[in-house]
Amino acid sequence: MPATPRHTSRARVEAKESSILDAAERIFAQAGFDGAKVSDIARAASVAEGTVYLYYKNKQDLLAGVVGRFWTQLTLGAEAAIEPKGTTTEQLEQLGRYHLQSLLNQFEVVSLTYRARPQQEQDLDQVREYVRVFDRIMQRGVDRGELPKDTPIGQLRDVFFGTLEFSARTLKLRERSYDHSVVTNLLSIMVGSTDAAAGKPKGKEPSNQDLMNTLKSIQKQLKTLWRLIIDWS
Amino acid sequence: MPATPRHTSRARVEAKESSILDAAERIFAQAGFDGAKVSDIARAASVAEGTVYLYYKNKQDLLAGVVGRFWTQLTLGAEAAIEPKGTTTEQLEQLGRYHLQSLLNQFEVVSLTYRARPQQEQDLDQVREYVRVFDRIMQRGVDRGELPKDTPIGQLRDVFFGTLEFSARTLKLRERSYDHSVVTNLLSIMVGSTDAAAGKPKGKEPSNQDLMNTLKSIQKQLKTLWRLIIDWS
DNA sequence: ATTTAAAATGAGTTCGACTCATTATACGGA
DNA sequence: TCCGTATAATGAGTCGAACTCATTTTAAAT
Repeated sequence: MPATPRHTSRARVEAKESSILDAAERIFAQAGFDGAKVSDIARAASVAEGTVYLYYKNKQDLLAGVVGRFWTQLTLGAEAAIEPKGTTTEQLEQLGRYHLQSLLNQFEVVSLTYRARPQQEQDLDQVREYVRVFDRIMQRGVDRGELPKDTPIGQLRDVFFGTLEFSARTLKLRERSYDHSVVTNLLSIMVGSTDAAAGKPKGKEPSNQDLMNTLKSIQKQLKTLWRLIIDWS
Repeated sequence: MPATPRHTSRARVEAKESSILDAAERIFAQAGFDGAKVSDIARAASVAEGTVYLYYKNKQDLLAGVVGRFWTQLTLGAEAAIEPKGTTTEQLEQLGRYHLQSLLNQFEVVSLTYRARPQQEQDLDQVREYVRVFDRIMQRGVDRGELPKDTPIGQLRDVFFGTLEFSARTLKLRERSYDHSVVTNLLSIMVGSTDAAAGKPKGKEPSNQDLMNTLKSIQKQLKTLWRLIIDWS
């Protein structure tokens, strides 16, 4: 059986491929896609420039490798971060937390994602795979009866990831760090849970206006609930 | 008064600058940032390649010009699309409609926005200007008492633009066209019922705190109702 | 009509992505 | 252990597009 030599050889090849990816990720994150020179990446990986092109068709393809691996790892991390026995809300909160934190901690690599889908091309497979973690949580919630059967998972997915992505950008712009209330508020909006978003006005007597607003908020919840149950297309 | 010649000269210069921007927008939208050659843009604008560099420091700067002008025009369009006398919810719906439609109709140019903020740099001024349209609507809503005084405008802004941006991407990916329900559902999640003009003046026998307690109890009932419905399925 | 300043030109330079002829390495058989 | 062959690696050289700048053209002022 010639498996052993082939195996070691293959392992060696994969080690090299991985070390190129490591170097590329470092340089890309540091200098951005345009600022990174392939020759720099090659030097950082201790290979010749031409060698890079044995593993990746071109610079774009190399970027796709880096970004793809990143999202694959993110998917694994997300799945690990989720308590399998938790309620849907708990799981969503865990995913939201993990997602926002990852976006912030690895902002440079995440930003590279945009460069990896050149011109309105399809999303990266790995990104779609990642997004399915959300879908699975929601589907489980529906199956377990924690969510309405006709929950518009697709639309909520856009709200979930869209909001978190935009929030991450905003936080980064304002140079603020992770803020758990972003996730909490988002979930309270999405799922309609009442206790999460409630402010804590202590000592102040609520005005009639405050009451009116609370009333409207309840109307909102009712309408949302109604829609969710009855007639959401 | 030497204004006239100077004025015509200036007008001529601006016309040329604008025609370069027109050409650049066309070529960029068609071929993407990397695919677009400055020489092509110059030819399309009927100037020499060097002339482009008299008006814009480099290709990046030219892109910033294109994208900046786009968002400025979008701001004007948004303001025109909003009925000044409408309720907050109506105005939000108008903005949401306009925003989503613009994202979809001019997807290519919008995508270029990402390329115009090279490396975690600050957002474009024009984009921030655009976003303020939302802030103004919300602030007016608070001032008119249609929204709670402590409305987290910043967070809702992230929800609003984040969701619409993500939805636009999703729609484009699935090759679907504008879908008004996206906006409607988003608003029902964000603000709630469309008939926001509920009654205002009432007699006030019980203390506000009493009312508040009653309202919160209603919220709890809602939650129970929610569970009830869940158990049904 | 002449001078002078401003605007425009495009051939030439630069630099980095990518190629490919050459060299080094790994592996199987004698 | 040595040789032959296939596979992997190399880096000098090619190619092309962004950008420059010496020169020319155009416009304004006198």
